Amino acid sequence: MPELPEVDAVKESLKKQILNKTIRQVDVTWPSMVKHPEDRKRFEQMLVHQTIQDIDRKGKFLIFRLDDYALVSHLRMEGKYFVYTEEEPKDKHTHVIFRFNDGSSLHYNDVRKFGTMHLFDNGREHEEKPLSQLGPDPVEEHFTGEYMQKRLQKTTRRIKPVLLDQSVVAGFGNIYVDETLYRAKIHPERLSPSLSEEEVERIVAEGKKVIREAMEAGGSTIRSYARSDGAQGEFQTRLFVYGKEGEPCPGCKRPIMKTKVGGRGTHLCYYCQE
DNA sequence: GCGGCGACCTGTGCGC
DNA sequence: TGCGCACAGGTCGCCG
Repeated sequence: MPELPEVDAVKESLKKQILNKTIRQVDVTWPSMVKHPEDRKRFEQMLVHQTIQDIDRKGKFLIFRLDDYALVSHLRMEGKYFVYTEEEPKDKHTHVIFRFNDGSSLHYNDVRKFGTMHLFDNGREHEEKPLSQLGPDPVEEHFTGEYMQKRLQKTTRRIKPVLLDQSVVAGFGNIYVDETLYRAKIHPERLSPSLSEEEVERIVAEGKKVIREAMEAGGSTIRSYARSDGAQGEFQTRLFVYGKEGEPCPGCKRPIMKTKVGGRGTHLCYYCQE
């Protein structure tokens, strides 16, 4: 999936395409992706006659702001949105279709069916799971060295799983955590309490930079991720370690290694990251 | 509270 | 060419 920068690119692209459109009909063909309300018929009915007023993002979640409701969408690993101006046959991996009054439509496509949708009354979305659980965005001012120090003091976990924990900071996924720790020269298995103030500052600063640069580049495009306008992110050309197993480390020229940390594939340079 | 694992799904790429 | 297997960007829930 799309991590924060990819979701942001999707948000911007969708805003250009579907803002102010009014929903005529919704078809859910994979009911278990709708988590709230539990009844998919009710979900479909609630959305009829609603106009897309705005589209927001919090962490990796997209929030479609409608007249009366907020639709919270998570793309998980491979979710994609496609906008069609005319009637378009349903792809075998399309699971939700939003048809608009003007004949255009928005298709949610997800090969692995991991994506989720929640529909809440306007204003309730931040009080309910999943949004209520999220920590600050890495690009928010609230994400500071001081904040991270506090969070890291409370735990004995290793730094990588902590950065992946969306209740600590919302938006890092496997790719950008590996990139951040490489740039900050920190080993992903370092225990949180062992990190010095200066090291935590470095992680926060590099993390913000990685995410900002990736947002400016429109995200990284790995295998299946696509923006709804078909454009592709450029950031993958600037990855230092993710997917670079065996290639020389840009710093010391020794090979980038791949290992597992907390069950997740992890790329690093054993010499440059301590 | 923590790590580890399976579950949720399908597709791809590899070795044989 | 075909088969079986490991693995994939995320998250949740269960277990010890």
